[in-house]
Amino acid sequence: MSKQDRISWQDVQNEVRQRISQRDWKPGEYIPHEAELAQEFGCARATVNRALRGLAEAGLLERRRRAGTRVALNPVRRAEFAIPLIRAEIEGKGQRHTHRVCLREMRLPPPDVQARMQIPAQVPQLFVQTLHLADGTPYVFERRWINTSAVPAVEGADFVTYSPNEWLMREVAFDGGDFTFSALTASAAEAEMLACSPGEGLFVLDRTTHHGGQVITSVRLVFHPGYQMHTRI
Amino acid sequence: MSKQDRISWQDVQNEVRQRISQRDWKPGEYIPHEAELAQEFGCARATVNRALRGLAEAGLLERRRRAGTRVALNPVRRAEFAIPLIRAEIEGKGQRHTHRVCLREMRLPPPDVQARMQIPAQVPQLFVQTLHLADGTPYVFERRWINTSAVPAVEGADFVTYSPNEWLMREVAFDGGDFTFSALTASAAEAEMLACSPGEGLFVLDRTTHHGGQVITSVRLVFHPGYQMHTRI
DNA sequence: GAGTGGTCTAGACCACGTT
DNA sequence: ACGTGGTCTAGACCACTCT
Repeated sequence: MSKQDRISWQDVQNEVRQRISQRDWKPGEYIPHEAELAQEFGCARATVNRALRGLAEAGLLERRRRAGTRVALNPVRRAEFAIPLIRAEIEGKGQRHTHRVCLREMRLPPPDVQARMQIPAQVPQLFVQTLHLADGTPYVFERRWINTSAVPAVEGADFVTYSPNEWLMREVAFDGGDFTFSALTASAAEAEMLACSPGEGLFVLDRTTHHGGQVITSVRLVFHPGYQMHTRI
Repeated sequence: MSKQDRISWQDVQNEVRQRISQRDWKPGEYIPHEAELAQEFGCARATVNRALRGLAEAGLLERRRRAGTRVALNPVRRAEFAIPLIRAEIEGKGQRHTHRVCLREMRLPPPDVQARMQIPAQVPQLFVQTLHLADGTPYVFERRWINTSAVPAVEGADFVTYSPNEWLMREVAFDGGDFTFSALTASAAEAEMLACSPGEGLFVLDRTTHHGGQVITSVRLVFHPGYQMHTRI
């Protein structure tokens, strides 16, 4: 922001952010046009555009052609969170990651999984249960269905050196996914796997992964008690 | 993408996306320079830059000066989710939102809240408990601390027409927040508020909101059983 | 030191939707 | 109809880092 330097789009963005934050520009109000701001800041319109576009993506501004740009009424701010790779998440905490495949068999998926995976009924799929441990302590329990017609090579995988998650990441591409976060009450089986008491509230992530319109895999991750997912704006 | 049209940055982005998705460019591999791609696609380098920048932000590419651009090894893809305004979330489902303030008093925050709010000990803060209902059914139970020195005007608020959340959104600006998602086991009190059984697993969101380095409010939202948070890539 | 991405500019045209 | 944001171009310089 020093006098002799050029104005960067971040300078503009910060200034605008501050004006919104200090309510110089109030929620619902229109702010000056790009051209006007460009003149005020002494930079090109493209620079202003770059700055405002970012704020609009963050949900702070609403922009419409012809109408102009205004401060969002309710900052429906979007937060981002990183999709965790279990191994990376555990090692990122300085702990050692191990995993144990508890079950691996072809099995007929229950109706809800069939629906999620958009596969014909009566066709067995690969079902794998895996427990991930951090320094030997149960971390997350994973029940996974793999679409064997989409990933035929999976029949030869033993998931010993690579957990199912890692194996799939290495072997197959994907281009989309659905994520559902929720909570459940630990069943006896889950409590045993995660070494906690039955009835405890556990954090759950259901994820379905796609590639080219086909479902690759659908997995439920049940985390140990006390697990937290964090993010910030 | 037609012949006579100009190439848009989205055209470039889609093409690149596809090459990654089809593993023409494999994870870890370097892709051609911007200038090279610009030539291939017959567009300006800025257009290629715009396209690749987006993919890098999405976590699909890793870019470094001098080194170049390569396909991310583990697509540490980031997902976005919208921070829900309770009222909007409920009304978005076609249900009617009401709320009930169960408690409103000055109180000394427990140590963990004091720490989160970065406030001196021995200073009471405003504590509000609110139940939100969807079509009359308990939806989420909210226990909120409000920093009265940061928001002195709150002393005059009765939270009848506007819930604490909405009141704060209207009255005070904020510029940051921390979010923690987790699960808990319903206590007797929580079970009664949410009309569920004690011991049920419940989805929890803890949120602390800042403005100008000061903490405005810290709230715990405990959702009804079965609540899900959804997102997709 | 050199090569790559990051950014700025000035100008132009286009797409869209409001008035 | 027309004003606003959206985008593209061609060129330039800078910042960073080092397959």
